[in-house]
Amino acid sequence: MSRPPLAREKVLDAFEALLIAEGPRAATMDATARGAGVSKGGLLYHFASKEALEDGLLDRLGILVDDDVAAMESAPEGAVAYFLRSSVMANDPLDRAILAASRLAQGGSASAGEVLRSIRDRWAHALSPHTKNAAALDLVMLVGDGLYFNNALDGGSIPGPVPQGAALDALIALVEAVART
Amino acid sequence: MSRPPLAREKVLDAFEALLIAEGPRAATMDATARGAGVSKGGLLYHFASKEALEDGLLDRLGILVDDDVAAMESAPEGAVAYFLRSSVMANDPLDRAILAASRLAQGGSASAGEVLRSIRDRWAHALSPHTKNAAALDLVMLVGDGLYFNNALDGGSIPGPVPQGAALDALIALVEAVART
DNA sequence: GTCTATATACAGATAGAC
DNA sequence: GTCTATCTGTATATAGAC
Repeated sequence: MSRPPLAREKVLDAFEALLIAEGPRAATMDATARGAGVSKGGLLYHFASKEALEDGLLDRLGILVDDDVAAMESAPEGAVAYFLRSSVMANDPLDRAILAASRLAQGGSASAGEVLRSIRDRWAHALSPHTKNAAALDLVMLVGDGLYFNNALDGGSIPGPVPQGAALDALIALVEAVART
Repeated sequence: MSRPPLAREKVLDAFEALLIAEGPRAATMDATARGAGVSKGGLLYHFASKEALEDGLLDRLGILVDDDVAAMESAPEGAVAYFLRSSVMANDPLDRAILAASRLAQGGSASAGEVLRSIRDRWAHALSPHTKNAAALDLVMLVGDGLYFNNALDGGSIPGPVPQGAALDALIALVEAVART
């Protein structure tokens, strides 16, 4: 329950930023230590191995998802619209954590892949009562996946082919027309 | 125009298989040489660097996409249905090439990301006349992205959350109902 | 708790024999 | 055209001083 040491969080922030900005290959322990302003030895005090560092990031992601699912179920605009809108990169802590985890997953981490899969299941479970049928749920989930996928390819930096503004509104309206309960 | 040496193709096949099955980290030149049944020196005769090896894979992908776009435009079932159906992993050469390129992209290769982006553009351009409007095109493209994204996470091995069989038919019908011209 | 210094392993790439 | 042997850089991880 006691909040984790400040240095620990700074290390995770740096690791996350490196994964997002430069990919899994550049997110070494050395670079992470540099980015966090600690030495390699200092980092290894908090995270004894690369795996422990990755687990730390994934644990933090899990907590953020708890909040997101709760927010989705009580969103005034409806769960489907909330889900799709939050699937486009807003660069908030949750988006960054998911993006970083995606990089880990495609960089080779098996546990990152499992965590992402389980997050998808939790979203699907929460959206299920708000969609007409299985095909409608599939549609909503796949559009959400597509939005995240494109963000992940971009690295969240360059404006990609992801619809924004009015185009995003139109897309959401289209999906809701067929899918929503 | 002369077909490339057999050993060259065998090396690309092995590299592709490694990327798909074990991810970019495991797809080293050493492992690729082993998988292709040649020595490291033999591999380096055909591909002088890791970058050349990756370019070889991406070039082969480009050729497969040429054929796919042509097939999409003349598909009897219509371009939208063809596109969505071919977005679920069939483990054919094109699917494997795209999956391998996705692994490269998320592993850190900038050129793989560019190639994938340009492939997406070509598909969107071909689908444009077959969709009602911009939002409908976005919808179709994003569902396709979502299907590929889930395949990429799975590694194409374990049966993932991607709809198949009757569920896929229902999804396609749903998308066509809103999106098709 | 945080540091420096170092051990170990393996990646990509070169040189040159066959 | 394919091989073995080797160089160089760099990543993870350990040991131990402060």
